[in-house]
Amino acid sequence: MHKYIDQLNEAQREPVLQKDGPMIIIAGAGSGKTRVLTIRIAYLMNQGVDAFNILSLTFTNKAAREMKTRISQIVGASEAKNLWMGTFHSVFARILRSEADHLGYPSNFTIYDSQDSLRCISGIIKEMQLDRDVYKPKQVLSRISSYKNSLITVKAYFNNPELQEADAMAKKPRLGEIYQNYVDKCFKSGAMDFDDLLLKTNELLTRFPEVLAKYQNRFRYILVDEYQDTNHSQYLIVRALSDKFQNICVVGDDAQSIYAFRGANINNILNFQKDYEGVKTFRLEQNYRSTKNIVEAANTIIDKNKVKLDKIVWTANDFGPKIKVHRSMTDAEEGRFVASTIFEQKMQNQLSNGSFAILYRTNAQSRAMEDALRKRDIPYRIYGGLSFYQRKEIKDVLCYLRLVINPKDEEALVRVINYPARGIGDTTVEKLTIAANHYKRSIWEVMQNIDKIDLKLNSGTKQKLQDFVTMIQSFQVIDQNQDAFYITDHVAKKTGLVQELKKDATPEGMAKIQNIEELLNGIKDFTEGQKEIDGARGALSEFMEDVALATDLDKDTSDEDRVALMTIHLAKGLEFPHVFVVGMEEDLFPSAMSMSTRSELEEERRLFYVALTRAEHQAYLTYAQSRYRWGKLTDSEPSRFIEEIDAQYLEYLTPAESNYRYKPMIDSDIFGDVDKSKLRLAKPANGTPPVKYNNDNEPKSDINIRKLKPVSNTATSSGSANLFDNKLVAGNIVMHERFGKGEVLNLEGVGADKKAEIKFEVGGIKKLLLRFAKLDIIG
DNA sequence: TCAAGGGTCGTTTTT
DNA sequence: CGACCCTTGA
Repeated sequence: MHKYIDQLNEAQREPVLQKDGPMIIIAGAGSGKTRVLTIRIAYLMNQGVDAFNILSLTFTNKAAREMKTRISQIVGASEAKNLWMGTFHSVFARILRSEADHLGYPSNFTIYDSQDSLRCISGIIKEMQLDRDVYKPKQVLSRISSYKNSLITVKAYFNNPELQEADAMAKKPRLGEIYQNYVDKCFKSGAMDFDDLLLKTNELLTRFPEVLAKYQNRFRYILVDEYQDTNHSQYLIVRALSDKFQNICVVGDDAQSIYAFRGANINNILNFQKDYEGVKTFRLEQNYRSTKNIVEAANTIIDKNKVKLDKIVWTANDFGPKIKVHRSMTDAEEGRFVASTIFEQKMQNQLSNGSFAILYRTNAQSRAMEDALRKRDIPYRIYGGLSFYQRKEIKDVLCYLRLVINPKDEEALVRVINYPARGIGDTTVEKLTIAANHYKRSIWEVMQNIDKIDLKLNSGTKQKLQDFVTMIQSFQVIDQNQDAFYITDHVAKKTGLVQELKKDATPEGMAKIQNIEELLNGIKDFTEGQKEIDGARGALSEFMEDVALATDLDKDTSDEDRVALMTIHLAKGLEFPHVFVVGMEEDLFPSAMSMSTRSELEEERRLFYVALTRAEHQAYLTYAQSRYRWGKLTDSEPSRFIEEIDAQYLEYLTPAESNYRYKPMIDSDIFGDVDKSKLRLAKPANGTPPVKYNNDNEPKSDINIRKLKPVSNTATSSGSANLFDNKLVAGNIVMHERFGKGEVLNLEGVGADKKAEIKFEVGGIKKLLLRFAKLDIIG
């Protein structure tokens, strides 16, 4: 054990050795926080804490698995296997299954993915005969989702006139009813959506004190990674569980908070010190991942944000090459540049495909990259987007399997009841739905009693329904005795799914069959793996539990050497020697949807920070002057983020003068031969955001603005001179905690924005925000 | 009941 | 451009 602890630097060692009590680790990008977490858990166990009493919440299943593997290597697999490790969603889904009866749910409840939720809501809107243009399913869903994440249940909603009024103002007075119907329908279907997994956990812990006590006693030590990305619901769960022992260790980096759009609350990390008594704060500031150029460039970016914790990331690594900036005419050309650069680099430096990543803001951008890589025969893999499990042909199989486990699952049922076509059309399904609503039962239950209810169905249709029921029931019988692979294979054949696909001889059709084969292979692997664990027989239900919460990132692809393509969001936590951040254009990155408030823009900037800090050695920023959007060629200009980086860190591969942001005032030829350059106007000054249309009249939350108040750092600045007044003048000699002695050259800005330019004896000239810098005036 | 064709609208980002 | 919905005609 000591061998591992000795490998850590001092800043890393301290939090590892801090066994008890509440603590927060503020960990800069690439500072080795996973290592710290891993060794801390191993150390806890080494100190006699039972693995069974440790709960570790990570952001992805993959991260959990990797950590568990590493811990196994230190303490041994048999010790490590009892650790509770996983995402919030997967850990609490597991707990909810075993406690489901408290909430009136079956333990085999289905987990709806967002697609299921959306279809369900669409269905409800249709049933209620509401105007789809007013009640846009997507908007409605996101509204409901944010209610759930704030723990606003249907009941709470109807007790809150303000919310109802807000929705009424937004011309959606019946939103509450939709919410009600949605929740009812999920319950009848024995289904929970993603948000429910957290909401119901809260319900469980609040309504049943004995359950809370049980898990409080079990989870004596709780660790939460990526704490900056927790939402209110998750926050409350952590608080409740840690309340008894207060052995709570959260790790995070406010600079990498990029999930506000789905309810993450950056205040959870900013306010952690207030939530517990005697919080110990640790900082990991040394970056081991990237070159100086990258680390320092990233620092200049994040400096532009107002909301942040006191932290200076630095590195002892080499300077490395500068960040390369490239402009191209179109998105296709951008793709060609990226592909050929990868090609050349690979040749020149004998690099693997896996040392390259292409990161983008939106999934739609992957296409141009794919085309270019394919032309160059460079193997790649796209992460995210439509995940494997969401592809139509896969989802169809999975929906049959879902029905085997939980036939009340209505989304699965309506999806496959007539696919492949078996003569049960919309009209019939509609009749069934009406009956189901009427009897407050699921469609499945209506179908089982089809003879007792008069649905005005002709006998042929009735028979077809009966056949369908019999088929699913026969699957259920098989499922009793066989493993997941057997039943899936059987289902794929007996339902006619494979046959249906074989009709389609196009390449796409062939690919679909291959995908189903891949699914079967995956299931085969799974069942074999499960059978090695005692007590598991590789049953379908075991497999399905994993599938609902599995993401693309979770797939093990270590044996493949491919260039990685993914969104920046997905790249968080990963690292690559060479990183291309493509589509560095205004309205794309930062996104046009995120420029209306300061906090939105700051989140985009943090996203850029995340993108850049993925790179170990070389980063490229590329942009195109025009690109296809919605099938139309659209002009674009370079992202403001490029020029936010201090120029000393950049190398322009394309002539710099072409980077001027001039835009034709009128983009047409109506001026004939007139020299257009005379008609060009400079872009308005930076910082004038375009008007954002808010056509649904939803109150654009002011809350965002309030979040922006700078957080003071009284806890860490004690002993430093108070530099908010004007004590500091140019010429002062100061002492900095890390950079040592230096001379103040210049001061700029006022109040909280006041900065000093300081020439340090070691490390050169730096600009520091006085609000954060820990300085003592010594002369 | 079903397939083909036209029209609409959208894109952030994900567990 | 492409996903998705609705209409239409068989």
